[in-house]
Amino acid sequence: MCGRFVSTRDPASLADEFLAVDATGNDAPRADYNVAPTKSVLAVVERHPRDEEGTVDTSTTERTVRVMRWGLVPHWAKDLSVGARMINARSESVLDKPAYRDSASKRRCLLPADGWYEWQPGEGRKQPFFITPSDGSTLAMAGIWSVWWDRDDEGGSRPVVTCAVLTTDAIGEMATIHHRMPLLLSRERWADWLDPDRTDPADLLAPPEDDLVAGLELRPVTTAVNSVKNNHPGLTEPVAISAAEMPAPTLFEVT
DNA sequence: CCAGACGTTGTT
DNA sequence: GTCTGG
DNA sequence: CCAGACGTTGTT
DNA sequence: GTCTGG
Repeated sequence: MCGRFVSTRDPASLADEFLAVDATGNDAPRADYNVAPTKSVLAVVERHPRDEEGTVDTSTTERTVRVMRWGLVPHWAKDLSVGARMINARSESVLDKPAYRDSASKRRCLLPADGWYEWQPGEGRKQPFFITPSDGSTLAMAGIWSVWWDRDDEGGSRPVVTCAVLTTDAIGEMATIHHRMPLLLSRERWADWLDPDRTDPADLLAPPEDDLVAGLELRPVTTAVNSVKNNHPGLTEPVAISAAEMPAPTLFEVT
């Protein structure tokens, strides 16, 4: 699954890499080695542009890097707090769930990441791992987003854009520490995933390619990452663990 | 009809 | 908002 | 995901 | 045990 990740690329670099325009303004989050639910994250979206009257130009699209709050809050929610529980969406059911399906068909995004954290359950204490591409490239996690209107007492309202990370069955080496993982999208799949005209994205939800997963490095890290108060590059550095704590291939084989 | 949920993960 | 359960 | 709280009244 | 907050 994905309940914690790392994002250190700045918006301009991401805009460059994802062929997008940096639309983060002044509220872009800083490099973050411990991104947790409810925090601000950077996302890539693609939409048909609208003019000042709100008329949509369907002949073209604009791809932008934006700031979102992690934890999807559907437009009908009474308050922001529901987002804390809507941090992941199962790719197998996202098109059917009332809280997610509109977003899945009309509001998909990419959530760039340096890598993500996974806690391997076991005897005693859980061992955290950091999973990151061996070649240092940027991961793109499949995401969905929504707008929630934060109303004040004077009748005004302010939009809050929120998002969730899609999950899928763990495959390859990932299955040795956990049975779920983020839906990672190879570069070849970015354009289709973001295409606002693909409103029936069933075939966009295919699992990650084996070679994409094979290119990931899985590294045990300090339990300091457990606390969101800790946030520094050391959280992603390898630590020595005992043989008993090494990822065991049989641990999470599918039943 | 109204009330209440709307989600995932892991663990037993 | 929309669906499910009672 | 993990960590940390989990409560109200009244008084300053 | 269960919920909220980050």
